[in-house]
Amino acid sequence: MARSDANGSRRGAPGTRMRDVARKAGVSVMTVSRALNDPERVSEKMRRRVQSAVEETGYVHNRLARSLSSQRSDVVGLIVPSLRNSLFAETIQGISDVLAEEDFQLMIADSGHSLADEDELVGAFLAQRVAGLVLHNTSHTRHAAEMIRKAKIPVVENGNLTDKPLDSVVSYSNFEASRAMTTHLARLGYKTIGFVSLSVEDNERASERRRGYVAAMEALGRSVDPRLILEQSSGLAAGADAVVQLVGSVPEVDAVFFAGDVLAIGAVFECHRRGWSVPKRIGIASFDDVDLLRHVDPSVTTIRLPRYEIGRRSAECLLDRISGRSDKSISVNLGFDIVQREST
Amino acid sequence: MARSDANGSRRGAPGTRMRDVARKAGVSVMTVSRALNDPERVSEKMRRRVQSAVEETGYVHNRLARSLSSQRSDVVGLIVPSLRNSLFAETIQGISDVLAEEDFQLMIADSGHSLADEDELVGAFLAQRVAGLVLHNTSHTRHAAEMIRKAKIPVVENGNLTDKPLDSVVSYSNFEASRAMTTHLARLGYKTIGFVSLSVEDNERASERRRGYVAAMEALGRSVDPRLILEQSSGLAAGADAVVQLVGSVPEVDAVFFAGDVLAIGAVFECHRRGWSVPKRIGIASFDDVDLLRHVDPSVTTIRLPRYEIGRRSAECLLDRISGRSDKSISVNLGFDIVQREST
DNA sequence: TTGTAGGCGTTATCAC
DNA sequence: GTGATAACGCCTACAA
Repeated sequence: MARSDANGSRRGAPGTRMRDVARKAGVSVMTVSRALNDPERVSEKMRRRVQSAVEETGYVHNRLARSLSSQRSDVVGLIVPSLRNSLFAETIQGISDVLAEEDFQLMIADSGHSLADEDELVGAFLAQRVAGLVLHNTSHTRHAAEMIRKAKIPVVENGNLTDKPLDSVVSYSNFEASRAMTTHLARLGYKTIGFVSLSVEDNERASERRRGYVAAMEALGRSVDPRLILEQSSGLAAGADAVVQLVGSVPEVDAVFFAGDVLAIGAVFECHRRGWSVPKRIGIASFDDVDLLRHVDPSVTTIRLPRYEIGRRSAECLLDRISGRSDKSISVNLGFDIVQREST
Repeated sequence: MARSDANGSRRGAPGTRMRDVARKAGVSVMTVSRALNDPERVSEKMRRRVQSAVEETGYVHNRLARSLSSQRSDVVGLIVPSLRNSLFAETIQGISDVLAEEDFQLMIADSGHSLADEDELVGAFLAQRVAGLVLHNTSHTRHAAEMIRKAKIPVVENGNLTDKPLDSVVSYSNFEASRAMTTHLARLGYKTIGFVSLSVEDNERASERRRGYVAAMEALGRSVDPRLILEQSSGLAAGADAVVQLVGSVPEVDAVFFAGDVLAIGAVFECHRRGWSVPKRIGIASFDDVDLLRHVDPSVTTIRLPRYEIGRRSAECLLDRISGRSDKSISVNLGFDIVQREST
């Protein structure tokens, strides 16, 4: 079926357009557009007339056409390493909450911890003409960085307080947090401290945490035994493996700092199964304050990160740039806390 | 600065357009468009010429303009009750994985368990001209349902195998799963079984689970003591509260079925703290197989749901409809498993 | 296989 | 305060 008006239109889908609303209200399309986007600039009478025409026709504003014409977009893109990992969930919620307040939409994709995939996703988001980007990872391909630079859209990185940001950063220092925890463990009297993280390849968060551990050990005048440093995949089972492996290869190990995921919880469970007393035989510390760490027995010493706040501030920062309320890139350090519990 | 070609254009933003690529390659815009969208329909020579022109200019395809012009969209919208809840994470990952394979984008928003907010989000997504919708909730406002119907886009609901879907459903039956677990507990010899869920208001999942429990109890010829049925908020602490409250009000209670969130884990921890042996003093069962339930002591009996698969199938179903590979709404029951462990 | 013409639905701009 | 007109960047349809 063709349109009712006299143009030999081509495709099927009808769909009410502004034109239809305008006709029904007996005004021009521009008046409808204004009544919708900037009600203040239209007379009381018009506003009401347009409003009821909109309701009668069931008109739904076409943001695609709007974006194309106005050359601005109300969509923000977010790329996380994984959607499964609930650690990101808090941050995503923070971002989503702020965007919702300003009527922006959120497009999400996961890079599967792959730089190449992130590169591709950046391209896809730019093709969607997102108004800005939030990236969790702080390592990127040269090409991705270049695309973003050319696109001239604001970007916030939030996985690590990197010192060479693409644009703005809202995060905490993985290096400092890790160093602080290692020092904390030493102060508690632990002599031989193991360190377990996720793979450090292409992952600035993990590598910074390891650097922090090493820096603390060196500052304490302790040798850094390579057998004490492990890289593991994520998950409870991996944490269990790690603690067993460490105790096997370095029997005098008396504490392990798990700087990733829920590894520490897996380790606590495994120690319990094997009858290794925590913290007497071995102290266990974690990174990131998942609710659970407070509830297991023994409760686990960890680092509390302002995940939700990082999301909020990232989004706020982005919207400030998008809306022109600010025009300089910033670096926000939201810090962390050491939470001492029963496991150390 | 105005454009280089002779039209008194208005806005600032430069940005390479197809026209620029076409000029550089010495071909028409349509050839560029075809080379990009359907490389097969263009000669080898052209393809390469266009390809290098694209690279030289750093051109990024404008999907907004593409969608507007072609009247199709490659964005799918997803609305979940909450982004924080890691239960949805698996499903989101499944959806994302499938969409990525077909070069679709995912727009996500959370309704905060509010029907009114969901209604608003549906409108916002329709305004973005999403090609399809995935809704976790199976209750909607009349208005939202009406908007979706008018938009004529495919929808998949996946939080419950509802019998009155808007369009397609890919899920499991909360009613059957809950009934099965309750029956399972009775078969194990438990006499007085308590039931705890999240608020059932506007939440078909929770209310169906409660219906399943009641149906099982009645089928077993047992009276349903209202003091045995609780509604709780989510979180570990809420589970702890619930078990204490149940034992307080009905001392003979010998099992509790927690049909929501991580409530059961909170209860297990609380029992441990109070010295109530699980499963001897009280049996505890959960809904949804979070990794953790297998690792706590005692490990917790639960229902395993195909969360990831639900995501995948939801997205596949949607894409089939969007691409025209299928044109009828379907109902897919992905089932569940009872996982018997130490806590019962 | 390639090109030309016109429109997708909206907003910026300028005239009234 | 309101309206006419010309883009926004691309694709469908049809012609060559």
